[in-house]
Amino acid sequence: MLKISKLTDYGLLAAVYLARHNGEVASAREIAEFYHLPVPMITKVLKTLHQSELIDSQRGSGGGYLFNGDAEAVTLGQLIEALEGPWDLVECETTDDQGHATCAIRVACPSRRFMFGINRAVKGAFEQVTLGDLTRGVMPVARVAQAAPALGANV
Amino acid sequence: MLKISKLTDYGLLAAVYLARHNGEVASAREIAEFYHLPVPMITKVLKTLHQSELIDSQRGSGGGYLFNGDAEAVTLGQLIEALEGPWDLVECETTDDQGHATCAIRVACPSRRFMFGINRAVKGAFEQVTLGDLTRGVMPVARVAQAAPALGANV
DNA sequence: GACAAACAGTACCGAATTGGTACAGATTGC
DNA sequence: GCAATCTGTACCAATTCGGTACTGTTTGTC
Repeated sequence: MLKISKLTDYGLLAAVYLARHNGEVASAREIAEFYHLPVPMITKVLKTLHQSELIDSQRGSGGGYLFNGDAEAVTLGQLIEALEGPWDLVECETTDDQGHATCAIRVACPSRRFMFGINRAVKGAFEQVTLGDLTRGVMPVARVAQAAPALGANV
Repeated sequence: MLKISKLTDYGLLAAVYLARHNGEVASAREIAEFYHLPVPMITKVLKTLHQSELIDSQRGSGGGYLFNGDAEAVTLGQLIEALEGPWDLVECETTDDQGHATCAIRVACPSRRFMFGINRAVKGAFEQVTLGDLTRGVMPVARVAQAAPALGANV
């Protein structure tokens, strides 16, 4: 199915919450209650975001998570990559541990070069949106529009 | 996971094959053998494409499927919609049988208006690519670049 | 008219993924 | 010492995915 998982969705919401409270410590429980979502789910994505060094954490009583950087320097692409793991629209471009392509339909590759372009266009669009944009709740139309040409060069 | 299913992938390949042999009848077996894919899989996607009236079929001996239209008039968006069914990057915008939103995190909606924009940008990109483009194996960079602004207006 | 080739429809199955829960630590403030 | 909170791991039910099987129905050919 062509959609982001709920976990990723929750992660984006959590990131937005922290970015809106920039520099303030917020517990997983606080964020979960704000969105009416199960606490274990939120803790899971917060841990993931922290492991990717996108947010900071403070352990112990009174601790929690916080975003303490420049929201304009974090892209939607980074967030999704952290939450979803490495991904590609089609298997063709994914590689295994040894860096070899995992694609099973090699013979078809000439028939589907176009998918590489689509893949990069979508990723590029995600790279043009910052956490700051998400926090403001709007999509920067102009910037997304400018995304594709730069990517096209790589096709 | 953020990727198109293999079935959809196969469907695109089959559509490309038929478009390249415009007007000629090709059996499911022929296409499956060309791509080295299981015949039942290919028949499944061909049936789907036919039900969506994107390709024609001829039953009986010597029959098969054929594409007999203008490849430039069929978009990647149409193909994916036919193969994948109605889809949205996030649940927020999907609706059930009665047309009601199925989103469970309504309280968060103000926090995620941006996703609507992303959703439409991706769909819009798919709409700007035609089956003809796929057949030629390249992505039309310029046209995809122009996709986003038109969509932004709807956000 | 029999037969074979090919589409049409449906049902099924194992494996992977998803969404969610549970629990035993480790760390810190009071 | 205790409570609050993060950390890590394991587990489970439900769904989806990828693939197979089987029973029609249609049509061309001999």
